[in-house]
Amino acid sequence: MFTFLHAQWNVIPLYWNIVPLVSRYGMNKKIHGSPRRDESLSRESIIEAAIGILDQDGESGLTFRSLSEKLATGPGAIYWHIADKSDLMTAACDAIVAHAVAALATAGKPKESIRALALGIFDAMAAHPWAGSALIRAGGKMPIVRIVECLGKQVDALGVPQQAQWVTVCALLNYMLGVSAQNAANMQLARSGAVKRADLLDGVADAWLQLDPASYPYTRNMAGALRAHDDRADFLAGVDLILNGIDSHRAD
Amino acid sequence: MFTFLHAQWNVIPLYWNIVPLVSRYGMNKKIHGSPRRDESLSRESIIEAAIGILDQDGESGLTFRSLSEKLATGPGAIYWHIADKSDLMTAACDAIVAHAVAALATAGKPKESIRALALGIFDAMAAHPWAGSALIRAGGKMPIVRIVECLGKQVDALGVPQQAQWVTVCALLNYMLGVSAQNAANMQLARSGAVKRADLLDGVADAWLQLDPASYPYTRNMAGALRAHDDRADFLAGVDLILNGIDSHRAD
DNA sequence: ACCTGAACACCGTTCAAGT
DNA sequence: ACCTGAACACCGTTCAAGT
Repeated sequence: MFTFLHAQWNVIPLYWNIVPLVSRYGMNKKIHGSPRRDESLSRESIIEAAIGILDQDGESGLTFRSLSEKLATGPGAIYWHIADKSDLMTAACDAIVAHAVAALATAGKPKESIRALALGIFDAMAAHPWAGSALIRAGGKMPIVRIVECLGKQVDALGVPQQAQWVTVCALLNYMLGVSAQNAANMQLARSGAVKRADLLDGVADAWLQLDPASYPYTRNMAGALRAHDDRADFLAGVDLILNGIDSHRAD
Repeated sequence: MFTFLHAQWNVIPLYWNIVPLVSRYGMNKKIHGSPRRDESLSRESIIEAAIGILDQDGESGLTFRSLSEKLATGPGAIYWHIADKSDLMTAACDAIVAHAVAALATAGKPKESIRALALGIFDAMAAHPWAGSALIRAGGKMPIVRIVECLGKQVDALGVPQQAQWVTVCALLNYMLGVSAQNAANMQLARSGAVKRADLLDGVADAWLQLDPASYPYTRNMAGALRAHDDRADFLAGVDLILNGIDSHRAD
């Protein structure tokens, strides 16, 4: 019964598919006057457009209205291809992660491969900060799966025993997610405050220096390092710290 | 000039402070009939009420309208004490972090202290998932400072050389933030889907098992561990991995 | 099937007006 | 100073109606 009703959609109202495209613009309108798209919507084209908006205007710039405007359609049309905003963000994030993982060299020593993956993800999230916050909300969906698969392979090649692989992969993954999400949050803070990232960092360092010396000696002591640090180098140093930990754990 | 105008507020319209409180309810209303608060608003009472809503209804339950209703006032009144929603979330998060840090033992070996801090934060974020996502958006504000100070002290006591302390503290902090934020995201997913966390995990594990065996062998292999794992134990194992890495780094 | 766009049920934030 | 609540400028999402 349901199948029958469903099939009707494929059989009966096909007429609009035969009518020439030009008629969709109306007889009284200029053919190229209105900004209608002439290719039909697809999940891929929607995600591509979403990434364009996210890169240009940040996370707050992407709304179903701005997206539908860019696609020359109505907000409701998007829902035929995308479940909701969370689905949209995860799919956009996955495109970034898939691209980063695909660019990785296939050969190489396990440790070098893990370092390369970590840097690849770091650079991708630095170039698309919105993807960092999307990644941490992606649950166990595709973007996470791609990273887990790559980490799992290298951790196995590293000789980590089967029962310890899960914990090892999780440690690396969680560290990478933490850095990505925090960088994303900082980028968004800098964007909304209309200041450069360096100025934002200077502001935080200044605030740290004004803390009570008796209560926060160590934080005050690290304010200089905060101001001068290199995100990318520090990120890699953290990865190495975990990799060293894996070595010494195996040596037990 | 500005000072003079400003001072007027303290001098001239004091009359309403002398009028008995009861008159604020109006002569024709029952004194206890309307749900008005009889204590004036304060930043602390607002944050306390916000935490109550966040714990009960989650992050999506906290709006300036629901908060002002709980405080028996209007939405605009809150803005006299709180800058904006980001300020509110950071302040609520800081109350949770401050409480967790205060509960820590003051003595003990550095490694044990780091483990205790990490577990304290983990447990606090598990009890208040909204605080995990707030923490990662807190920039270098108070909740982060509290954790950095505690980590810095213990890393120093551990004998990590001055120039390596920043990187070491960052690695531990980023790992903790990553776990907290991801747990928070999972909790929110479970809440919005109206399913228990265990069912959510089962669903992800099932999805992993249905991946293409040729493309995702390692992820499929870890689906069992995902289903059976213990969040808290795995979190601590990750902390130990980093602590081991610090040891072997010092040994170089 | 796929698209349209108005409508619904919300948000965070502001601000003239009160006390 | 501090509070009130209507108003502003948005959101994500739904859905009857079109083709």
